[in-house]
Formats: sequence, structure tokens, C-alpha cells
Amino acid sequence: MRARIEDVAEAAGVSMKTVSRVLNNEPNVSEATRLRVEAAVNRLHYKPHHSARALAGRRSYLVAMLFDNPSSNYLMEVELGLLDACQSQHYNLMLAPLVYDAGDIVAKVESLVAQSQLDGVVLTPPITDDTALLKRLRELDVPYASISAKEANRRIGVVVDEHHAVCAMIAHLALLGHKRIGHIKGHAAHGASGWRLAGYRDGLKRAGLRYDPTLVVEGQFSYESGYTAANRLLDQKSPPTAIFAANDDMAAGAICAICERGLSVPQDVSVCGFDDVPIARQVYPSLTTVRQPTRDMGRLAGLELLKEIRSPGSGVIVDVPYTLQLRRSTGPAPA
Amino acid sequence: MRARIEDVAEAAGVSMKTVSRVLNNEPNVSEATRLRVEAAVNRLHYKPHHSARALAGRRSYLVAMLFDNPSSNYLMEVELGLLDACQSQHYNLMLAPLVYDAGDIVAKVESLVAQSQLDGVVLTPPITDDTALLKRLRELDVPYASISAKEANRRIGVVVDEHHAVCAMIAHLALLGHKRIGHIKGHAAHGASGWRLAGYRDGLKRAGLRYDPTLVVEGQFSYESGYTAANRLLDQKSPPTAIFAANDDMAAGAICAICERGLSVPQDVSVCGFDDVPIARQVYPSLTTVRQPTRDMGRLAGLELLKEIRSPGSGVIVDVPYTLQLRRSTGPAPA
DNA sequence: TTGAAAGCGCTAACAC
DNA sequence: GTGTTAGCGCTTTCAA
Repeated sequence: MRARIEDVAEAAGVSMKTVSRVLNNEPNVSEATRLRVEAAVNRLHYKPHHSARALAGRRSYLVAMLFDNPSSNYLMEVELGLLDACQSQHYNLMLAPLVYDAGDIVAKVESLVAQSQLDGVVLTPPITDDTALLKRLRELDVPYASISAKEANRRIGVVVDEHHAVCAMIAHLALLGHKRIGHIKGHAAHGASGWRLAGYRDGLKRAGLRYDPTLVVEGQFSYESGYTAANRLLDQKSPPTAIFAANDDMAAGAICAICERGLSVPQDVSVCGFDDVPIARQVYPSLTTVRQPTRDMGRLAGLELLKEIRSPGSGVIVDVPYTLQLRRSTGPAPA
Repeated sequence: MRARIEDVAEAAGVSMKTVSRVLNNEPNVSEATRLRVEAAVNRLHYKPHHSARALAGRRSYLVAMLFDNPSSNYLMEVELGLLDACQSQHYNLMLAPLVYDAGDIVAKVESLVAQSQLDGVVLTPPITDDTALLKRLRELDVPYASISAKEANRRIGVVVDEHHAVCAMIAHLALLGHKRIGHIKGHAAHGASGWRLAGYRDGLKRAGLRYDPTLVVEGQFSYESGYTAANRLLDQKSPPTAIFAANDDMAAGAICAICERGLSVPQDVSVCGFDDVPIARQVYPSLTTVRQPTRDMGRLAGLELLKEIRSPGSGVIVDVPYTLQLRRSTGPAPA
């Protein structure tokens, strides 16, 4: 039979409560007692019972990851990072797919929180910026951490300086001699789309290049939208020699569109993306892109959330570094 | 304050236990009483408390998905399906990434089961066929369901008739006039690799084509391994005119290798894969492949597991249908 | 610094 | 068909 706290107490010659104190790192335990208890815990292979703890302590030791956007490598990475953070602190992670079109997200989250007694939630884009939801979470006093939230919605979580990253990418293209650099925008609901566009404009300015609105077209972050958008760019009378797509999926779509026209990447047109998901290494030619440390971002967001749950007010925003991944899809501008 | 079972009992004018009976669909409740209780439940917005239930019932209402193989679209789909099954029955899903090289999987799972008091686990390939683990799970009396396990290890879960699917794919190639059809094998630890090879051989036989072992090369299910393997096939004195790769990632790698040699797909070489993960639609040309209903497979495996947990002996193997996805990467054999 | 007692909200076992 | 009672294994409260 599994050891209970009572068995540990007996083995250590103390009361249940003292064992509980040691287990929870509460103060008011003498060093000697603590050691004796810890020894007993190890000897009996004691593990606290999750549900009993949750019931008595009036908390669930459960946090949820909220996401729309179910089909992504990005999400799996974030999830693995989060999982790691939760496991390290004996929390459980629950997944909550939310479908935007399917109606009232706020109500769904509310019932989830009530139902599962969540101790906190982690938000992923674009849910990070659903202001109605954020407001309600605050009213309900549910701690939350977010990943890549917009400036105004940042409280606890993790961000990357995307603006800066894109500037660096544009600088790379400019250095290769590109003068006409196109941009495929991301989905409007995502904060990232705004940053990446802003970074693009700023990057052009710093490189001494003129911003030409006809070189900027809409995308939706999907492969198909990148394909379509690239065709729109290439149909122009004077098409760009380089395209910066707001994510890798769209960049892959753009590469396909270019190849289908009988043009070569990067000889005729250079292409670059953002994220560094697996597809970036699997397209031909491999994609120059901005790498975000996605798994670490999940882990850090989780750790900040747990910190905040433990002692309200202690969670912060962590700024993590990006990396420029230069691969084969960018090259010198055609003469 | 949140309603408790006691409040519902009072509101309905019955005892706690009767409410409990209604909630758990136990027998021995009159229709009238059931209705009254259900009305009270709705009126009070009563939701059972997960931890209390788990504690009193000596079960966790928690199942885990065990997986190696962290970076896959496949996994995310399975997970979403599983999640759906769990939610429908008020179970929680826990994720357990297992790393094969990192030592003793059996010990890890054991401690997981003990720690979290798992009611059951779902196994994904290749963990489905770790016989030491399966044996231990049976000894510990932990119910498990598996997805695409090998014949010998199938007890509860879901499978696709991969052999048949591959036969159909080879028939498609033969019909296009291909006589020399190569095969890139999958990772040896996966049962799927064996089935797909067997399906390939059987498909050749049915099409009246000779099996030529020099046309079969090793792969690892990764993009890179597909790239390498395709090059090995194309380096031969009389290379194949069609290549069946055991999964889509390898097929994508093969396409890349072919293109790099200045050959065209499908004009010079046809390529097809297996799985229908997103990359299949995102390579150029888009990939002919076998589609497995991955999300449904996750859901069904979850449902069978929960059935088995509820009444041991009731879980079964579900055979789900595949679909042939004919796209642009296969065409008539060159003259 | 420590312990005893009283629950947390539910289900199991057994009565009626 | 229904109710009563006694826990499940832990934390909380309060007393020592």
C-alpha cells in the first residue's frame, strides 16, 4: 500500500502537521525535525496524494493552456515547455482548445475555471489579446501568464523583441543588395503581425530604403495565404527581389508560388520568414528565418505563472532573445 | 459560493447519495427522482468537485498520453482527439513525454502512475510496442489503449489497415505504368515500418511486378533520412521511376533530393508518402499520400480506454478507414 | 516550535 | 428505491 502522511509522521516520530509543514516548506520547523522527516519521506517513498491535497487546500494544482490555432508546431513546442515547468512544481497541465468562431470564449473559459478549479491559465496568441477575456480573468482573480502579448496586455509572461528581430532581417536583405523588399502580413488578430510590419518599415528606413505600400500584401499566417500573396506581389509591374513573410508557413507558400512561375529562390527572388518551425528546414531551398526559442518561452511563461500563483505580485515579463537563422532562401539581389 | 452535492440534495428533497447516484448514472433511482435531481443540479449550476470525487472514489479521473517523438503534427492531432474524448467524460488528460535514450522508460512510467494515480494510459507509436512496458502495465493492472500497435500487442485501441492502404497506393502507381517502384523504409522500432514494407511487397505482387531488394533502402521517418535515401535510390544504374516513402516527411525529403538533381516530380520520378500531415499539402508539388484520420484515432483510443476503465474487459480494437489522397506528386511513368 | 481536531466534497458499504 | 454513516489523505485552525 502507498504510504500516507500519517505513516511518515509515525516513522519520524512527529505529528502529521509537522510533516505537512516540511513538505510545503512552511516556516517553524527546527532543522533537526526537518531532516528526520525528510529521511522518513525518502525511506517510505512517500508522495503526497494530489487530490487529497487539492481538496484540503482548496486549490487544484492545475493550470490550463488556452489556445485557438490547433494545428501548429508552435503550439506543441510551447506545450512541451509548459509541461516541463508544471512538472517541476507538481502542477498538472490541462489543455483547453478554444475556437473563436464557436461563440463566447469568455463564457467557455469561465466554466472551465469553475469546473476545474484552475489555479491559473497560460494564454497563447491570439488569445493573449482578447481584452474581454483578460478583463474577466482579472475580475475572477484568476492568475494568467501570456506568451507574446501586445504591449498593452502584458503583465506576466514572456515576449521576444520581434520588432528588433525583423529590423535585423531586413538589414540582412539590404546588405545583400535588395532594394525592393516585399512583405506578406500576418493575420490581423495577432499582435505579431503588427510588430513584424512595424519592424519591416523600421528596417527599411534604417537601410535607407523607401517604404512602398504596394509591396505590402495581406496574409493569414497560412501556407495557402502566403502562396496567394506572393503571386500578388509577383504580378506587379516591378515586383520585389526579396520577400519577407510574417511567418514560415507563408514563406513556404511564397517559395512554392515562385517556383511554379519558373523562377528560382534565391537567384531571382529571396524569401525569408519568421518562427523557425520545422518546415523552415524542410522546404527547398531551406528558409532563412528568425528563430524564437519557443519551448523555452513556454517553460518561462509557466514558471512565471506558478510564481504568481504562489505569491501574487511576483510574476514578471521575461524578454527572451531571438536568433537570425540564415539558410539558403536568401541571396544577393539579381543584377 | 459554489454549490455542493449537499445543496443539491436539499433542493431536490433527497439524500446526498441519491444525487450521487443520478450524477454517476447508477441504477436504482426512480425516473421521477432522477428528474427532480437533474432539475436541482441545473438550477444551482452544480458541478461535481473533481478532487473530492477522486479522493473519495479512489481514482484520479486522469489518464495520460505517453509519447516519444515530441516534434510532430501527428502527435498534436492525436492529442486533440484524446482531449475531446476525455472532456466528454469528465476526465483530465495528462501528457507524458518519454525519451527513449534517457534510460528506463518502465521505471518512469511506474513512478508516473504511482505519483499521479493514473486511471489509465494511451500509448502512441513506437511506445505501443515496448513489450517490457506493456508487461509492467498489465502487472500493475493499469488499463491502456494503444494507437497503431503491432498485431501481437493489440488489446484495446485503434488501428488502420496499413497493409491494405499501401497495396492500394502501389496499385495506383502500377496503374500509372510504373514498373520500377522504390521504397524508403521507416524507423525499425515502429510497427508501421513493417506493415508498410509488407504492403509494398504485396502490392507489387498483386500488380504482377517483381520485388527487387535493391530498390528498398533504409530511412528513419525524418525528412533528412528521406533525402539521403532518395539519393541512394537515384544513384543506382537503373533507378526507380516511382518512390513510395513510408511517411510524408521522408517523401518531402525525397522530392527535395529529386529537384536538386534537376529532375522533375512527377515527370521524371513520382513520389508518394503516408500519413497526410500538413507538409503533404505544403511541398511542391503537393504529395500523393495515404490519409489516416489521426484526430479520430486519438478520440477513439480515448473512448475505448475510458470504456475499459469503467468496466474492465469492455474495451476493444477499433479499425478505422484510411483514404488515398491523390495529389500532384504522382503521374504517368516516363516513356 | 509543535500537535489535536475539524473539515474539504464526495463515494462506498451497508442498512432500511 | 433510498438513506445513513464512515471515511478518502490532506490542510487548516487553533490551542499548547
